[in-house]
Amino acid sequence: MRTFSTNERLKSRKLIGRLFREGNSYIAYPLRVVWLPVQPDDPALATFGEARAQLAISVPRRTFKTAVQRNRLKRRIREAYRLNKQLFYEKLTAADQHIALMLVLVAKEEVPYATIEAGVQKMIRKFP
RNA sequence: ACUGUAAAUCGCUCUGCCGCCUUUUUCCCACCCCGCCAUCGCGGCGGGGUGAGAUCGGGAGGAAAGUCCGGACAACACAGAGCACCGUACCACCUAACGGGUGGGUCCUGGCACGAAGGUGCCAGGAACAGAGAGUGUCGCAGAAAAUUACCGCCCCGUAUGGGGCAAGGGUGAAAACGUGCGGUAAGAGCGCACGGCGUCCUGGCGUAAGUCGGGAAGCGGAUAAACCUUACGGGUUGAAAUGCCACGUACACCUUGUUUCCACGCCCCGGCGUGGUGGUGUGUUGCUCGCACAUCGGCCUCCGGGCCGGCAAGGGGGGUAGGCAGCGCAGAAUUUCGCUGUGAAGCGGAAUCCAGAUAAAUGGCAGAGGCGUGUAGCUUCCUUCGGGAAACGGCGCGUGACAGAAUCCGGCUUACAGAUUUACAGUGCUU
RNA sequence: GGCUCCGUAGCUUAAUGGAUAGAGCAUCUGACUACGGAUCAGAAGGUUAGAGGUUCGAGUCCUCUCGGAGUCA
Repeated sequence: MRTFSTNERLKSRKLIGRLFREGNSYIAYPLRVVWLPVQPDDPALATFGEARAQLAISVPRRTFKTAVQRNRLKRRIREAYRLNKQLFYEKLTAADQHIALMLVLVAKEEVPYATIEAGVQKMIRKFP
């Protein structure tokens, strides 16, 4: 299922706030990964549906001035996640875990798609 | 032909695979509600709603940007008046409206032509272009003086250094009291005259008007209004995070201000109550003043000044939530196109079309082909001062651009922009 | 998506439209000291965020651009 539909997007303002306060993080260049396990009794879990993880993508405005640049990079990250998430889902299903996930771009200049895809694959390998 | 400037138009196309957003296209499945039929029961038909899926369509810009103006739309406010504040500023027209646009006028700058010259005409570009003759202020340094001025100077009288007249020449400055010439005079000066310049007033022609071409009168004492200001016109405030509804959730806990004076009349248990008026306090009315509207209540104590408690009005501060629906793309100041009217902005009429709606925010990723641009082998032709240069064809490589991403919607303005095309103007070269 | 405001030396700031933009701290050089600090003397450092306009003259007035900050249900 190489999809990326509404219930796979992290949209709850509240959950994002908790993610940055309480979440764990690690670096998989050119990405910084912030993640937080969602407990089974959490009401936000209802929005997940069949999804194992909800993802949000962030590209800092400070380094990328124009909206065109930021949109392009966010699209590349989303595409790379969509094409590579299957292995990630297998890992999560094995552990019976739901998580909230944020990918933040830390590169200082525009990176091509191949680099981002490598970063996403690395992120999935390094995930505990 | 090339280069530059200005204006206008465009600002990559196609195919395959995998994805994203969207719906009153159609279909299918599940659940819920209503009606009818059938009934022991299972059920069948029709309509509506919700959710998931399939399918057919649609899916960023000329600036989507900056948020500089103007509207639509919405909420709140509003008996009204004055002042303040803000904005606009040659005239007419266009427009829903505008600080936008179109046309015209005036002035300035540059070029060309004509003329002895003052100047006139044509072309191109520019102008926040009302008023400095309503008032106030300011004008550093220099200079005698920066707005009713006299340093050097010129002239007359006296002759010693004084008294008086003048503003031509010199000098300072961004700016020095209409310009040139002649007369005039002691010397001079619009003091007079000729020609010219400048506005003001009266007046005639043309023009809707700004204005322009004449005639006459009295004149000529700087600049600055993107200094205060004057005049005319316009402006209620806030903006989709507005606003309405649903769901979840919390704290009427705390602090501050106000809660009243006098007069008249009536009642009675004779110091209280009621009614009316007046002022005070608080709040609202964009700011201020007037005016208007609302609140100004009850209890207890008292040394009769007032104090305390509750309620009410308003403000401060704090706590909770931060999910959904509507607003929101809607047949309209709509888009495309044709015709007519108008110098033009634009208007009127006909035909066709319905054309993005996301919300941590869709319109993408990979591969291939074409076109375009660019680099470099090669080859052909032409020119040659034999160093080389130009053009066409073409294998291979690279890039596909620049500025830039809708967020309620329109009309403008401004700013950014690789490249392509067209038109106009200017320059250079070649040919005739 | 709006609204409001700010920009002067490395930092904090001053300047009524008037000459070459003035201070303090920091920096550098010299003096003092055995050395350092403190102190004294001197120097350097400004496209007044950028561009255009008004004016004789602009940090100041006006317009546009750039950068930054605050605020809202």
